[in-house]
Amino acid sequence: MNPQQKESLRDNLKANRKTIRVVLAEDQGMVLGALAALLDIEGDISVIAQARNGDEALEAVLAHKPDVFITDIEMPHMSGLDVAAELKRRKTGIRVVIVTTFARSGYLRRALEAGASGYLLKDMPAKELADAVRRVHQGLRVIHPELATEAWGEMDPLTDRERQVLRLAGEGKPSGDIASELGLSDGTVRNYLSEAISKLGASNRVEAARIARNKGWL
Amino acid sequence: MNPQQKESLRDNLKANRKTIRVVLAEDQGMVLGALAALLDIEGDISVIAQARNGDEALEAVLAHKPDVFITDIEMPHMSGLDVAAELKRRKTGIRVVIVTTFARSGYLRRALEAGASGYLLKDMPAKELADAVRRVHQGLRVIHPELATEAWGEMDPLTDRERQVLRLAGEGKPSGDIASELGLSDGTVRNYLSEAISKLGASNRVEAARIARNKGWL
DNA sequence: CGAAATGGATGACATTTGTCACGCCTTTTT
DNA sequence: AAAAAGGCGTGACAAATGTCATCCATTTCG
Repeated sequence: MNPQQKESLRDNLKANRKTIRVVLAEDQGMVLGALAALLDIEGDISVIAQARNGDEALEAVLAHKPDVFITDIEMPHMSGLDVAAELKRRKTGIRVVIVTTFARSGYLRRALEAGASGYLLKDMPAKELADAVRRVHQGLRVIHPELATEAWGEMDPLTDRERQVLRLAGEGKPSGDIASELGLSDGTVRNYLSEAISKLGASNRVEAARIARNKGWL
Repeated sequence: MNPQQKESLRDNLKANRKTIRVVLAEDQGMVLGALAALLDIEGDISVIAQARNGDEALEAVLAHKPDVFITDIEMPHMSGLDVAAELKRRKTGIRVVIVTTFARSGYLRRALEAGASGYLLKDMPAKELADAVRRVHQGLRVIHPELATEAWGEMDPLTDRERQVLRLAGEGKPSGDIASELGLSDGTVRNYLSEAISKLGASNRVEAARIARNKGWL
């Protein structure tokens, strides 16, 4: 039995309940504070640290060793997925719950690959968050129902090059610029775009970029 | 003295404080619930109804006549700005606070035109929300500092047609499709796009759409 | 090793875009 | 009423884009 479990046990003796220690990361200050308030209402959950970007989050998690780490995906500098991956690499055993706006199968796949135990959408009723945290803390896995089905749906058909090129094209850069930015020739860029367009069933670069973005393939 | 003021007065006698009655609208269930939790912690603020889209919100506001109506902008069917405009049209006198992710001057301008008393970004520390609500309730105006400066900065240079055309072009539709969708000729569509591109200082339709979106001109 | 896949480049060609200079009606303004 | 401005269309042309077939090096793999 490890120290953490022992600690849980002690708390159980006192209050017949373990307090779940949580670190929370989310870049929008107001949402961060609000979620913390929401969780702190629950008697058995305690938010012991908050972070507004990936770096802070990683630091806080390593410093506090919480039971559960809840994080948004899109944050400055290091995404929540990156932090999750890093925690997996370090074998910290800390459970990770992703909470995000985006129902993109690509994100879910990456989250699971990074060892996340939960993937929830901000669409979900607020009440269910605490339950999800409890379930994850017990070692269960919680995936937002809407995604659980489709989940492993389709795989990203794009190659690295196609992804890079499509990303830039989606920002309105003309082929020539993209070419020099990536050290390729103009024709090659157009070839990759053509490939991507047909793979995605789009009819031009912009539509292709939109589709890819929506699937989380960027 | 109206009944509402009388009620406030009674509360004042009890707790030396008036309770500010709030209706909250936000499409992401989790954020909605979390914000409600955050506000309910404050002794002098009470969330009396929640809504997840513009229609529900309007209905709830008209039914409950709260002191302050807090709303996100981007919601299904009717945006927060639309609801604010409707409340102004009906001269309800209910104070409106916009809370959004987007620091777009166009949104701010539209919000003020719709009679909003507050425009806050979700970036803001959560603690300040309650204060903002109190200040707005007292009749003050609260604009997120970052925006207050730039605020009336630039005006939307686009005509209605240019806006429509640009919106569709930004989704990747080719000129021909846009033309038939709007009942225009192909050449005319390209003319509008050309105009928009030069007005916005862009170098193609995609970039133009990006710029317009960022300014909130869509 | 030889064969096949991979990443990149060319060249050619049809389409789509972006730009301009006009022309034609309605509204507005004066 | 004449003039100016707005909304829409045409035609023409250069530039950018999308598609293909083909070619050349590396890797990778049976």
